[in-house]
Amino acid sequence: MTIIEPEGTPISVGVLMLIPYRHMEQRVLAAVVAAGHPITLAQARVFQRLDAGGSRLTELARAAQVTKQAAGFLVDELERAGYVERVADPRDGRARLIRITPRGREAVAVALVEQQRIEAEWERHLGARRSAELRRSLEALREITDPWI
Amino acid sequence: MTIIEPEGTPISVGVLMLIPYRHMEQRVLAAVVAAGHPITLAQARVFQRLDAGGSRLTELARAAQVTKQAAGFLVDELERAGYVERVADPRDGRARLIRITPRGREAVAVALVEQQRIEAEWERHLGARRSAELRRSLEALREITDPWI
DNA sequence: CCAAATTGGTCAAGTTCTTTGACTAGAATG
DNA sequence: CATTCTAGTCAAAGAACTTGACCAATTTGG
Repeated sequence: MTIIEPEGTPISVGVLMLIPYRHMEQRVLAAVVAAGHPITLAQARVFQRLDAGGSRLTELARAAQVTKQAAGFLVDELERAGYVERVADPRDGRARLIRITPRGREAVAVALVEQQRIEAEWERHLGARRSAELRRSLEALREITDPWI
Repeated sequence: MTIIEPEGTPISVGVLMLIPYRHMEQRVLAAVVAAGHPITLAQARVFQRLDAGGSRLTELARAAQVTKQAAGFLVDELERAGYVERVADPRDGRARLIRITPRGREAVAVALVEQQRIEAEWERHLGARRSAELRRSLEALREITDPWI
């Protein structure tokens, strides 16, 4: 939400971030689907927030900014399709860790290739110096905007 | 979609953009709602893409990356709530321009204040030089990622 | 140590959002 | 003009997401 600008007000930095994000999201998802992994956008948005060592549902829900019920629903679907599995969390009897399966990692590999292709395009457009600076600035911004950290 | 990183791969620039965007989106929406404008996130996402001079539904749908039916549904709701109106497009008998009403502009004003507050926080965190550079880089990226332009 | 409060997760039901498909009316093309 | 394209709507179904109630395991504090 950044709403329309009254004549002359520049477009918000927020929307300026959303535009490339959406572009990447769509292309990466299209590549994954084309590679034979018919996942949906909503599933992908949860999936992309999974930690390599396994994530708890509550964590995941907070990171993806949805309720735990919504996250649970999407994880159920991903589990049924074989992309993730739930294993008991040894540290907490209530919790279960959601982990990426080998099939899930295949999808990740495809996503990563497309993602790197896009980042390379961006780097060509911005130049190496500005690209690196962009990443650093975004990482710095994450410190004050990521509820997950 | 950027998917989890296999050990050591840095988090994607895409997700790094999404994190601050979501933060801003939520705070701005919360401010607008608190000011007595009970709009939803989906409505806001369409609303924020409205052009000050009026937008066509098809344009809006493309900018917000949803079908024109979805955009139409949300515009219907915003219209019923008095935030936008549809007027005939003098240039095209098929089209109608979606315009922000005075009530809509009240909501915009509230949003703008909160948005500027957040951007000021970001600028404090990054410093003036890096903030300006961040905006410039994102604007440059828009050139190759915005389907709207 | 145990009662109370908190946290992780599920079940159920309903709402909101979004899509696919089919269609009408006006505009552009040739 | 006839054809093709574009703007938008209607209808129906499906996907995504929420609120509310609940259970079991963990943590807290007396």
